Amino acid sequence: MRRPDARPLYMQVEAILKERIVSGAWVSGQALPAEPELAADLGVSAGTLRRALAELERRHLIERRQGRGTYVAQQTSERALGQFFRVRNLAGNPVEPETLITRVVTAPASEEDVECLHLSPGAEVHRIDRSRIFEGEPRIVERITLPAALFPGLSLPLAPEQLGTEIYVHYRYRHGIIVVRADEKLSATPASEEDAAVLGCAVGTPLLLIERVTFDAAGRAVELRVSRLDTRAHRYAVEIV
Amino acid sequence: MRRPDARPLYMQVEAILKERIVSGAWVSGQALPAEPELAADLGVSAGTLRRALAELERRHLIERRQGRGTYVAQQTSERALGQFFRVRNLAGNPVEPETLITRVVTAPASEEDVECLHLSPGAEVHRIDRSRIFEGEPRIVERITLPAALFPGLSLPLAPEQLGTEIYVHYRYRHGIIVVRADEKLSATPASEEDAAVLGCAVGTPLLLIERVTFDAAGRAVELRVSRLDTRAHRYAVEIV
DNA sequence: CGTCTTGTGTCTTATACAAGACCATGCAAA
DNA sequence: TTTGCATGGTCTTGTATAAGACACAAGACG
Repeated sequence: MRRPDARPLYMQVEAILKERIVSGAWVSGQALPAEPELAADLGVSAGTLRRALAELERRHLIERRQGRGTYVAQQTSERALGQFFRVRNLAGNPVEPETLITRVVTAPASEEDVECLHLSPGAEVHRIDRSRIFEGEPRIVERITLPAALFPGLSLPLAPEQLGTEIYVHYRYRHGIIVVRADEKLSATPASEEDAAVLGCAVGTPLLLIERVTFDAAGRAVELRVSRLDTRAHRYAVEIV
Repeated sequence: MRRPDARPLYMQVEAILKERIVSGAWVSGQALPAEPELAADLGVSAGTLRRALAELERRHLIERRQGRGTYVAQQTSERALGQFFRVRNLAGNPVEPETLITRVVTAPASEEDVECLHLSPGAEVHRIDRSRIFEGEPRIVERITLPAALFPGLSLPLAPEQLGTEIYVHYRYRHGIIVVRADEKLSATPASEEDAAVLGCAVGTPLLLIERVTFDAAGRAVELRVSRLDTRAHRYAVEIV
């Protein structure tokens, strides 16, 4: 096997398969060809292909089921919540948030937006202000900032049947953006008057401030999200390994 | 190959190797036998052994270096900081903390200790109060709680040459405890008078409260740590994948 | 100071069988 | 006839083996 590319073969295979998913050549939910067939197509052994598939599965780009086949992963609310939503109640159990969108505007990017999302100065962004509600109580206020270039004609889940749908599902199916990773920076901040009004707490109550930058499968920064979490009845959970 | 054990062979091999490390049969820094030799010893193929080794490396129990060999991982301050210390400055760079121990006592476990560390009521614990200092400024106050049964005759890094040594290094080399995982719960809390005195902030300043339970390679809860981080100049960083 | 040799982990291939899922067939019961 | 279900065939991924080429590190040797 010729290897003008310096990377190991299994990494090249992984990149090829990832490209097929990112480009939309293989759509969400679609079954991949069976391993022997795909390996023959790519001109590699089954073992090499399997190593590439294992890595793609680890990154949640595909799902494999013994006896059935390998499928391009689907983005669902359950998965988005399980993977990216780290809020737990005091018993340590996951909570199911409702969402209330309060404002959507399109505006020029701020300096912070330009830096975090690697935009060119003067680019436009969409801003979504919303609150998240656990068991009837508003517990998070947040602002989501999206590069307008990546989300043309931004459509949001506003219809009743979509209210329970996580926004990352919309990124995927409306805009073709596959969210795979996020960096978060956490700090503590006092509640502003607006925070206090929404969250029903005193002004100055310590809130957990979460600054998230989200990346898609192609490695682009696609979302900046600043959240304020009322931690009177909830915690942000992290597992360190 | 007989398999009365239901688990796949590579998992059984992984468990055997882990046991050899946890029990001390293979000590920290020691080179493992070469792969073909070890595979023959265990009566498995090289491929099966390599799969087990890959998992142990992922959990930081061994280190592999092409051309040199495979070694039982050593616990160093650098590794403990890199793996478990998530504080960054505002530029996003890691900080190098100094440590000031203010108080060490042995006392009966509280209810919270019993629950978090899975102790029997009435068990004793060591408590270590300390502060952590970044670039000359105290930024964290924390209390570490350890089951006395696991840390008999607790020895702490008090000598001058040990001041830069992370406490997990001592757990490993003084008490044979290999820290591999931690669960953290984060919230925001106002600074108490004592917090404010140490951190040089106003009473009521929002602090990031970190409640950590640490686990060793055998799966035991071995440490409860409650930290308060002053986030005026630092952040707690998380990567979500 | 290069070069060779030896020992190590890494990559790739090939083959075989195990285990899970699905489906068509066909028999038995209603 | 229709329904229900057991059975076996066949497709899938998962596990385990073996063998060889390759890349890297360290020490020996000229």
